[in-house]
Amino acid sequence: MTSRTESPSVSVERALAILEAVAQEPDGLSNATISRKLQIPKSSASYILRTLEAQHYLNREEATGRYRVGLKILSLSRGALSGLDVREVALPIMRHLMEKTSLTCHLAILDGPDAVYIEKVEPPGFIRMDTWVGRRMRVHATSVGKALVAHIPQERLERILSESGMEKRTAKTITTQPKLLKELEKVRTQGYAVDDEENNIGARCVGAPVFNQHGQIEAAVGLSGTVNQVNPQTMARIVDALKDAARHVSMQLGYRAPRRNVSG
Amino acid sequence: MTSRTESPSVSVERALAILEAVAQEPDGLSNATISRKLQIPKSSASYILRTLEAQHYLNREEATGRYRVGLKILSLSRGALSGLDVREVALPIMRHLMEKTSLTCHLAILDGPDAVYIEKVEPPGFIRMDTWVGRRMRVHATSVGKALVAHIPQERLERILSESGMEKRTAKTITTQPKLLKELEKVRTQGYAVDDEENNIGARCVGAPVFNQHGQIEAAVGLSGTVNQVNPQTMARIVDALKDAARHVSMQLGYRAPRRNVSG
DNA sequence: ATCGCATGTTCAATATATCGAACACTAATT
DNA sequence: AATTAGTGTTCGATATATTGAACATGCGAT
Repeated sequence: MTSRTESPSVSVERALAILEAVAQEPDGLSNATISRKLQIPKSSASYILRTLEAQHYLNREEATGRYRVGLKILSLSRGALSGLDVREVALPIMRHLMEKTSLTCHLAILDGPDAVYIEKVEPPGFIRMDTWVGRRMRVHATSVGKALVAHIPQERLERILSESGMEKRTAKTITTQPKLLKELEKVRTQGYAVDDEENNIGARCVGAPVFNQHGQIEAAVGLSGTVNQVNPQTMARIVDALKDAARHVSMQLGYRAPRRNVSG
Repeated sequence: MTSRTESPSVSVERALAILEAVAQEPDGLSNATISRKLQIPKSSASYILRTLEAQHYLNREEATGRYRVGLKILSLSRGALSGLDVREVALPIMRHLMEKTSLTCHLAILDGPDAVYIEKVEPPGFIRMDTWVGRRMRVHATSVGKALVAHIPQERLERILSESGMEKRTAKTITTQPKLLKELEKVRTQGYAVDDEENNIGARCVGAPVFNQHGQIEAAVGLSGTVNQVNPQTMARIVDALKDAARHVSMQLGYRAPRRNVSG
């Protein structure tokens, strides 16, 4: 006598969970591991896995019997990004910003409780950020995350935090709500957010908000570099370029800058 | 009395088919359209769609009720590409090649009957190729496709062609097997393949094979541009740079060039 | 405004996927 | 070499998703 409408498609849920689990493991996963991890009877897992393989969403390694994500997943990625016009608008501006700063440039939007990268522009050279289009980041520990949630209603922020918590990523991570709220206040007045090794040791990032024609937050532009690249000397120039770029994107989206005490 | 093992998970198959269908439509798809297109009873589709939405693989537009692919799909993309070491090796070389030629550079591998882009490096500027990492291309109409299938056993090629046919993409598309075989012979002797508006009017591409340490075809590097960019005058320089780059990648994969009549 | 048409959701019977046990197989251990 | 532990697959009973019909809702046309 459990509630009837619990989940109308257990196998689909499981299939998706399997895809996620396998995608996280670079070396793939075996049937047994999957069924243990996800608490699926191995016989059931076996059937689902074969279906996923038949549809080419998973590939099975002959030798080890392990499953890996197939390339078919990628053909879906286009659909996920199409319709995000911020992305198209922002790309050339991000390129310019990358060239100006020689830093990795990201565009992120809020999706559920996470900040998700929807575009990435890398500088030439050997320093690589371990990020990719589609990567999800916690909002409390990243510059783009802060830039995004600094401009949403507090009630939505609280839902996000209660859902995903404030994991301590490094020693510098902000892990309490009062501190984060204070930080977000600063983000709003300054017009940009900083992540000073709060998500990854050795990485320092800055992020600025992008608004749409209705004045709502739409995305955030971010610059990421090592602590050497983004240091007290270079910071001012970097932040200026970043804010410029973010403003530029906002304007192209139809955003009209709010009245400031500029023209005295 | 149908064979029992026909398909052990119809709902999973359907869910995947739905994802694919929705991903192809930039404006999303409604329940009714989906059930018509995929011949799924609308009630069944309704349940599956709600499951996909609950797992954030699809988002439902409040206003229209249409479903679009969610960003969660993207988090899986990483897993699909990890483990492809060609990609890592090739990227810097592709960057260099792009700068040298100012053309869009692709890396593609054979996956089932298709050539799939697994890396893309774009030149600055306004000309954009409608391609993306994950995009699947027919082998008979693209330069990377030809470069790939020119170095597989003929029996495998025949399986590919019987599976996916030789669709006439433009007036110049090669649509018969004898002609393709002759073309592939040329690809092998020349060391590169050409797509002269065979896939898209106005686009001319060249592709060269990448071999691994066992001497097997592993990937193909491609350069794509407009017919103006890739013309008889520029062709020689472009092909030289391309072949150089492909050789370079092969060597980094441990490929030792086969004995040629070089040292007389 | 009223009518038709199309859409999405709910329900209960039925066709179907699911799961534990048993099996076959491999790899590592004694 | 024999034993053990682990893996993946098959099978049939059973619990479950599926489906057509019915219902409710929204939209455009007359």
